[in-house]
Amino acid sequence: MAEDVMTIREMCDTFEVTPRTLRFYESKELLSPIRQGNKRLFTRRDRARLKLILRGKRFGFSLEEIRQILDLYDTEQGEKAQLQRAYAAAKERLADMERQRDELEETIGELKDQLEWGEKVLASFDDKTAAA
Amino acid sequence: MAEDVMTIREMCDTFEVTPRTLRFYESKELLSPIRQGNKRLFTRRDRARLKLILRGKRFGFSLEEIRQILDLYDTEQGEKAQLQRAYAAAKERLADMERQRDELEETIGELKDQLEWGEKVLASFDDKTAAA
DNA sequence: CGTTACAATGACGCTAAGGTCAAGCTGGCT
DNA sequence: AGCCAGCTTGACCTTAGCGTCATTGTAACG
Repeated sequence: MAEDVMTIREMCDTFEVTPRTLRFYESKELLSPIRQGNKRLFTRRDRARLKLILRGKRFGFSLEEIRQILDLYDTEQGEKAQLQRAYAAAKERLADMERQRDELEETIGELKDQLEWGEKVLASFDDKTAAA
Repeated sequence: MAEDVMTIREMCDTFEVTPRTLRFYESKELLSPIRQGNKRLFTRRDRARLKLILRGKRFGFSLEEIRQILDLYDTEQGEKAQLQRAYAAAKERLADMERQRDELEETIGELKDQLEWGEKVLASFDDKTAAA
């Protein structure tokens, strides 16, 4: 992985995705590897973005929503209007995440209760088995 | 909404989904409304399940994964083996959620930092505008 | 220089989760 | 009886997000 860039194979092994996925993300402009001949070379920027993409996916965001977040991380010195849009969009995603975190916390609690109940019922099955 | 059941319209208005969605969930056995003639009537059980379904979706779970959780909430006195499977599946979903919560917490932090940076840059634009 | 080995492109396929008609009941109103 | 609103089923359509070839390129190795 000389020169701080990675081949598509190295990327795939590192992030456990397929080449198809990386090419697909590139086609959607989520990644923009440089080319050496016709081969793709992924930079640290691509790696950082991919990490965020995969995270976002786990949170249930669509690739389009994820792009909105990436745009904020990205907008190096640009138009003010563009940064404003990115800022607003990312702020909404943040609100989504905070809501999601709260709901998640609640749901985890409820599910834990339910699992406890399940444990008890399973234990009672053991009793019956032992008694028989 | 007499007798504690709701028509498909009432459900749609309450949960902001379309009839198609409710029928689709029924076809996937996530819901099981009773029938009066050929009309569907949704009980409190259906409502509770739908609430969990919509939550699960927001967390990025597939309908299939959600069914695994519902199965635990559901398995009223059944086969031991069935409950065990539901228990194991639900426990995995719980682990997913806890991982997700941790990642979410981290990501929220990072995004907040990034937003702060965005605010500063936007403020600097204002300075330039004021200076001009 | 031929073969092996990975890369790229293009095209088509597929699944999940619904959307969108079309056609036909049904239960009131009037 | 006639009509309309709302429900139902069935069939096909759509979008996102990749999977899976088939073909072609190219770089390195023996």
